[in-house]
Amino acid sequence: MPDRYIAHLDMDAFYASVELLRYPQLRGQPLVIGGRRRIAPPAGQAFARLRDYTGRGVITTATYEARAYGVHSGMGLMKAAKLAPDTWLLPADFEQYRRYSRMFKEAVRTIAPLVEDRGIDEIYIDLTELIGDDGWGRAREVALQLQTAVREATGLSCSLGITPNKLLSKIASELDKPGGITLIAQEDIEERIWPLAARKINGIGPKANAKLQALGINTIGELATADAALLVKHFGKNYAAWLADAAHGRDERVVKIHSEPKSISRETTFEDDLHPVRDRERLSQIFTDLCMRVADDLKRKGVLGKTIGLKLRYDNFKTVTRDRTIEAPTGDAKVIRRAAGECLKRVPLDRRIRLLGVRVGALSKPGAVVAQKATMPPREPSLFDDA
DNA sequence: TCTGGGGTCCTAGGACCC
DNA sequence: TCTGGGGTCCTAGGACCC
Repeated sequence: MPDRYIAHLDMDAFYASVELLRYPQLRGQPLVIGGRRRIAPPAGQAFARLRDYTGRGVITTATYEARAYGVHSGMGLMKAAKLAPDTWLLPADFEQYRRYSRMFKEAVRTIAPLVEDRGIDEIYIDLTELIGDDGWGRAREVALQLQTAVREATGLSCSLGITPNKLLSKIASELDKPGGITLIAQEDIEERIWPLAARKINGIGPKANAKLQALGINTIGELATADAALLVKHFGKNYAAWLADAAHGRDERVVKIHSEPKSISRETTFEDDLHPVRDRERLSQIFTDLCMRVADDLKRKGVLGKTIGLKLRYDNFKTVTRDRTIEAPTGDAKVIRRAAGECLKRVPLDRRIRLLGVRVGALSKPGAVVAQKATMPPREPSLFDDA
């Protein structure tokens, strides 16, 4: 593959920053976004603080001021409240975030059209054509131009990494947050990337990282120089090869401008665990509701699905799934409910339940001919057929 | 007071077909 | 009666990401 210039653009503390546009009086103070419902603030206060929260929500975004207390996204709000009780708390307003998401992506596309969506607050951009032979000086100019466009369109700041591929850019954009621009060329990898923790690689999660640490591998450089056979022994052939490639900054993935959804799901965690028998009515109501919401989503996206899945989490946090593929793709809430109901019969119901979810996969466009054997032309008998 | 909700991708075994 | 080597689809679980 010829040399490329790939950018990763990451919005800074996105949800919280959108809220600060609405509530500028909170700027400069610790703030987290999380939970489903708005918590009534105590008398004389305009906003609730973490200490006012009860429930099972987690932090979706923390401002840099809040992060200074050791709280971070994914942390339970109750736990965060112990670390930073005075931190302001606002519920997530996804509709608003999606609006701002569209706005910043539009602004980027006016400058560089080859954009890959990576969720609500980040994108990859292929800048190879735009930068051409003009080199890293030009890359920095384009990065500044993108930041300006995003700020003018939304009032929000973002960080950028530009490198020869997606893997390195994802790492790079993190290195100078918020508001940073980080450029890394192939020849800078040993100096800039190797000292970083292996966990910084997108695709090395908590489990893989713990295993690496147990092998004495902490940094990306240590991973790059690790014995290949050792990695294969502990991670399998495929993942070991990927680990080695990643550590050397090798990544050929292209920036994908279009993608089709593979599955659509809805799930909910209850305020209190529900008993499969005593709370049967409520569970059934919630179950039906989830099916209706999934059906709505399918309709909105103009797709049908053939594989219906059920997800259930017990009070001990153990999660089970069951799925069932039906004859013909459907978008009908009743059909989904029936199939999911059959899945439910295959699951043990001997503990309290914490979460219930419904998923529809194997998606297709209505009317699209699904490739299947029945539509294949009959073939000539072959010498190689069994008798 | 532990641990949300929406996704993708991979693995592995079994059924079934050629 | 025994022996293969693909391939695809289905299902369950798990790692990981935003």
